[in-house]
Amino acid sequence: MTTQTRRERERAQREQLIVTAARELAEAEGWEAVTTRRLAAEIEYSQPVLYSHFKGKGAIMTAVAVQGFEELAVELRVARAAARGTRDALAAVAAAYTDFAQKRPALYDAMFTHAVDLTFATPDGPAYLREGFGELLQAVQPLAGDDDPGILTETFWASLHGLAMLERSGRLPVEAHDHRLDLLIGRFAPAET
Amino acid sequence: MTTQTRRERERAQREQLIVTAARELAEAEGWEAVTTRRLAAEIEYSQPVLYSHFKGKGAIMTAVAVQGFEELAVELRVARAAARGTRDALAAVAAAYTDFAQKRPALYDAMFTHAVDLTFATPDGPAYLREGFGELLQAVQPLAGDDDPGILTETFWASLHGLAMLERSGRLPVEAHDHRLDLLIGRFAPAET
DNA sequence: CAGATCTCCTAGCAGCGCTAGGATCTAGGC
DNA sequence: GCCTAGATCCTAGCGCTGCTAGGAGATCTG
Repeated sequence: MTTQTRRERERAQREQLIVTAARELAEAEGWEAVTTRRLAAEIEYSQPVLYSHFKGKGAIMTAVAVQGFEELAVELRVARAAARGTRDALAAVAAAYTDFAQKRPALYDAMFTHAVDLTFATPDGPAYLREGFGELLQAVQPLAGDDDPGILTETFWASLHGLAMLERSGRLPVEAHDHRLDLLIGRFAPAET
Repeated sequence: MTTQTRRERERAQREQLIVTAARELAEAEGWEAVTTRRLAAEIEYSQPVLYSHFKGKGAIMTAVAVQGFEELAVELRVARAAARGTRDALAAVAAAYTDFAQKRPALYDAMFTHAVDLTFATPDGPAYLREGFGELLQAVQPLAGDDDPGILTETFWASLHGLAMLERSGRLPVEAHDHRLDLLIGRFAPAET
């Protein structure tokens, strides 16, 4: 029995090793550099070992994305907790979100442009998916007025996502990022609240 | 001389044929189905012919994207021209933009997620790139108040882009799209202007 | 110690973007 | 009208991709 638990433990460790290697490789050289051969070399095993842990390359990216969702939720929570007023909270959460996207572009890509097999926007979805959205929701809710807080949060989220994507791809110059964020916050939290 | 002009004309036609085939194939089956072999078969030539017209597959996608920018600019212009008030104009332009993204997802992808070798946000950029942004700018400008109209337009554009992307990938349910757009318009054009 | 099981690697498949080299067809000079 | 020069286009192939079949080897069980 002990030998089996040891094997399971070792298997779990190796699985984590794969995810970590994939993430680091992606963040260092982009997802296009993450090939199954390269990844196998990195963990010092042969290619087929990857497929004994994951269904395919996409599943590995999904596993990385899940890590990202957990970390993003934490960062949003920290940012919101440190804020004082209502407008401050929204600004803090927004800044934390776009910072995350800018500083971990590969991770953000795995979460929001690849890995579509994750279910979003469902009340019974995985916790790590709901937590991050919940932080946004709590920041937006006080500013909703008569509007549906959920839909408004989705809209705000989309704005942040759009900013992150367009700035990341060079379609919008990053220099004006703070300025754009400021204007966005101004539209969602107009008064000095 | 006539034979040479005939050749040039035929060459230009074939180049257009390639772009059209790539676009139709992408819109029918997605960009992952657009391979150089498949494309060559579609235009009934061999693979290397593609490379006598374009530097590579990326250049073909860029050519498709350029077509997209021209068409998007037209649709935004039409939408804005048909609108009456200030708020109406913003709503019309926003709806036209997201409609474009939803109805031509492959084209939109070529424009805004692939084909990064196009220069954005430069005053001396190609006309087709500036026109679409110009339409947005003219719709946003009257609502800028003390804020920088250019930056505000960029922010609004990012919001539309984010909505389009998240709804397209299934991360936000499409059903509430109109609702989200309504809330977004409400934040950028608050009063009944 | 023998046999069953489980782990892992070598080798290979089909497809990808892209390119070198030669065949074929056309155009112009005598 | 032929014959050479040049443009046009295709066949074949390179190195890469994600993924998988099959067997070798180590490990655990009786």
